[in-house]
Amino acid sequence: MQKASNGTRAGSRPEDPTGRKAGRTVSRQVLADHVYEELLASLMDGRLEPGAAVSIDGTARELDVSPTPVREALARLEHTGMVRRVALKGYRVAPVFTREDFADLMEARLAIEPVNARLACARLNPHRLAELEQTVTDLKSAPRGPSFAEYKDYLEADEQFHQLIAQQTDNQFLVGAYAALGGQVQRFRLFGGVGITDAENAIAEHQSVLDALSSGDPEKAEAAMAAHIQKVRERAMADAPEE
Amino acid sequence: MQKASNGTRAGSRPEDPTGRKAGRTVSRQVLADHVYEELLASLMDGRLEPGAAVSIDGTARELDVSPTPVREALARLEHTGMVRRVALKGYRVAPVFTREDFADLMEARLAIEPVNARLACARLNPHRLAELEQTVTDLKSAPRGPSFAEYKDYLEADEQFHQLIAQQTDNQFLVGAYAALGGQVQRFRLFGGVGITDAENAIAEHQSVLDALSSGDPEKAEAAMAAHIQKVRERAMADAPEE
DNA sequence: CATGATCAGATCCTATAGGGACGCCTCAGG
DNA sequence: CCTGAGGCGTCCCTATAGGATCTGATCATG
Repeated sequence: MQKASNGTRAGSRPEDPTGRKAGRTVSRQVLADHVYEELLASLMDGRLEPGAAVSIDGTARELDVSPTPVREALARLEHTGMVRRVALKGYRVAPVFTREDFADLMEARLAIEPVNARLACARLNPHRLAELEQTVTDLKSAPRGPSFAEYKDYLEADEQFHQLIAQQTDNQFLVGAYAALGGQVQRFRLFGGVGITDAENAIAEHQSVLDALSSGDPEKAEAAMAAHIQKVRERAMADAPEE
Repeated sequence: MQKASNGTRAGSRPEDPTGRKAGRTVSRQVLADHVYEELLASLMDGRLEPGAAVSIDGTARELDVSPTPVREALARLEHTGMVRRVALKGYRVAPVFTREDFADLMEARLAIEPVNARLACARLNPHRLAELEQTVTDLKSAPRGPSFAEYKDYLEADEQFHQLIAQQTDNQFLVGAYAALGGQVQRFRLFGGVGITDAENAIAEHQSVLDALSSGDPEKAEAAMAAHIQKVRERAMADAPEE
């Protein structure tokens, strides 16, 4: 127990910049922020599997903090839908998607993301275009192997592309709406049973969306994004018929 | 200080059903739930004004609980965008919308709500239709006076209508996406400077949406909702030109 | 008068204590 | 062998203590 050894640990955060990289005037973090990021990373890269219990006390011991910041971090996470809480029983990682859940998720993406693409197109500039091109380049060059660890970069580039488009709408509400979906999409990619069975097509679709955006025609961008998401849905539905 | 008088209060929750109405097997609540609802109600009905500080300790004293559940409730609320947190400085009620924020909000609503209407229409049934009709009836019969208190019911019926349509999509993600916007819409109705200057038109538009839904034509429902939101935007923009 | 240091109170943040509920394991009895 | 009661540990939940930090006022100085 390291905790017992150093008596009062309260507020002893002067030497704890939480390892933020390249911190330019890092807005000071509190422990709950650190715990939140740690849990989120565990959820997004598969270390925490659906259905697993997330014990408050256990997480606190693991991260060597007290339960109070862990409670705060979990309260924030609950709102993302990635963990669920049952009063007096604790938190669990949200269960795996059913086929219906996935259909719902795609329905929601179809409502939001094409609009994002249209607005992002209208507000595009060279710098932003370069950012988007980078993610597509990353997607193409990411290694794709059979195990999860081997296509982690691929999934991250995929997510990054969609997230960037949301940010480029300059609309905080659309960013928020996409963020709520993006985490779920990523989790489904990991646990939904569908691998990257058809990465070539997916890459081609991303390229099409990028081309449509750079063409400057918002309608084309909207249509390209809608087509992409529909294709994603079709591929996933075909991969995991389940019945 | 009531707290000092009853010694340990921990776990003394057997006699605290938190007053949930018509509790059918009320899933047990914890204090954080109660605090959350209390704060949310204060935000939604205007008792907490934009920019006001929400002190953790102060709220705890006011509600006669310890700061721990208050921290948890505020962590959840932060994710709704209605309060903002600055590390080591505390929480504040999110500031009043600017004209640009409002435009963004309407842009986001235009992406989501027409789709909600289309899907709700496809999944409509007599019971659901009756629910919708009730909210329109409430809207028509709600008193509308000059002061806030006098059109509180009007605003609630308005919000209820849109929320019901979101729920009737049977899509948890769209419900969540709308919920994130609905709170902001309601807050803008209270503090955005626009009153109910043109309630007759707004009521007529709700009726149009309802008619389109009951016609059974999803495309008509989608169009009616889009038209309604655009009109709302136009009215608000005209009311508060600001420049 | 303007400006900057100093101090006190309020507030945030984290750790810790302790009560109640639940699950598991053990063990005695049928 | 099977079953049920009791003990024990774990976990959730809330309260409280106390260090760290911020804010606003006071006061001294240029």
